[in-house]
Amino acid sequence: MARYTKEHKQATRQRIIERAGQRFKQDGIDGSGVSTLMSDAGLTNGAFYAHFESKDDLVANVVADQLRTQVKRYGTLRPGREGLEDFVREYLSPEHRDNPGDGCPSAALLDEIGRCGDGAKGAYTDGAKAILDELAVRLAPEEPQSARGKAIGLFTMAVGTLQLSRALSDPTFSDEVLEQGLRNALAFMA
Amino acid sequence: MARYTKEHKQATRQRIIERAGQRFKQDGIDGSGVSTLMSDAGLTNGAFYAHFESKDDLVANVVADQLRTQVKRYGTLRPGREGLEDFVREYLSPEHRDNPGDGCPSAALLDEIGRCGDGAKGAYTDGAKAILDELAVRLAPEEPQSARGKAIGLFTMAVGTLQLSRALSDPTFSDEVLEQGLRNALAFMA
DNA sequence: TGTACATCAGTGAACGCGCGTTCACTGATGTAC
DNA sequence: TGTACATCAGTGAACGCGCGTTCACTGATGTAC
Repeated sequence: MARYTKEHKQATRQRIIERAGQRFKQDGIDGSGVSTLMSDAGLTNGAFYAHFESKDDLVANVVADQLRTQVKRYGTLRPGREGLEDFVREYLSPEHRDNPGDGCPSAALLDEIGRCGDGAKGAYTDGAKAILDELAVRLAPEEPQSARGKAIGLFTMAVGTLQLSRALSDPTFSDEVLEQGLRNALAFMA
Repeated sequence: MARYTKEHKQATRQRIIERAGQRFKQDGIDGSGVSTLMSDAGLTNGAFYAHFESKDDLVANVVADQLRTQVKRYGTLRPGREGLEDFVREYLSPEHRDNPGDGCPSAALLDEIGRCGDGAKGAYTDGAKAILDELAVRLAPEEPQSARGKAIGLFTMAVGTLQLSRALSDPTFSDEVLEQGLRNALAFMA
């Protein structure tokens, strides 16, 4: 046995993945260099390839981790539709809009993921399935199958609304989009 | 008067802007280099700075041009709500999903625009206002003011649906999202 | 009509820089004896 | 108990490459005389 325990390297890897998630959501995937990502994790660039095969490999792992985190978040909410309403209110808030690094990976990265390779898209696909299942169960616990369409509508509207609010340079307009988007989402859920 | 007419340089500039729009929507803004953009327009890299101050300057012009084109498209539709329905069907189609270069700039670039500078975001803001106005008039010609919220909902849901369908590596799942998204959008309009 | 000159859109090589990736090395530790 | 050795996470300099940007130059044209 050498200096480090098995857990140590795993923990470092996980730290890289989590910090990279924040950085990607803030500056984009293309906009975040490996050296920056490593120094975010308190390391130097050279150590990167002891943890990942390539940047693409990291991206796939980050996407999987980010969506897993999103799904876990649902577990901490009030049960059923009320919890979902709480979540939507938080989601379509100025705080979320103004802090993409700590926010939803779909809102921050969805179109960039669409241009990624199979690794990242595969990871996103699995995560999206889990999220939509969770939404469907909460929208209609008795028949989640038929609520799937509604889950897709709620998800896409929420993601689109947050993205739009972030792209607007006029704060009043951005706030209006967020407020109207929230009204739309709550009405759509009902 | 020199070799070239005034129109010649303007036409070249416009060609650069339009080709760059396609390229950006396909490969992302960060993913498209100035040399590539210029050779797309049939020119060499050096000529770029005779037309634009910087890449940021080009980006702002491309965003403005792309949204202007989107607004013009509405003018070619059947009048009123029917035209809008035609548009939504075309928008949420596999053809649009599979050809981002010729498609909606919001679906391809919205989260990247959110990370751009004031120039691009300002151009996007103006364009988004015009699009939402157009949508609101078509949704409720008699009182577009109150239809603004619905316009925001329809727009964000359509953009989010197309983005989601592009990020999924599973074709069946992607088709399902598109079909359900279309049903959602048509129901939301009603 | 013919020639010298001014114009200017476009060329293509070069700038410094940061990218993703590689690699020889370090140094703290556990193990062997 | 003390010392030589093996392990391996992490270091930091270097690789070739493409980025955004600059600049001296070209060459086709219209103008002046």
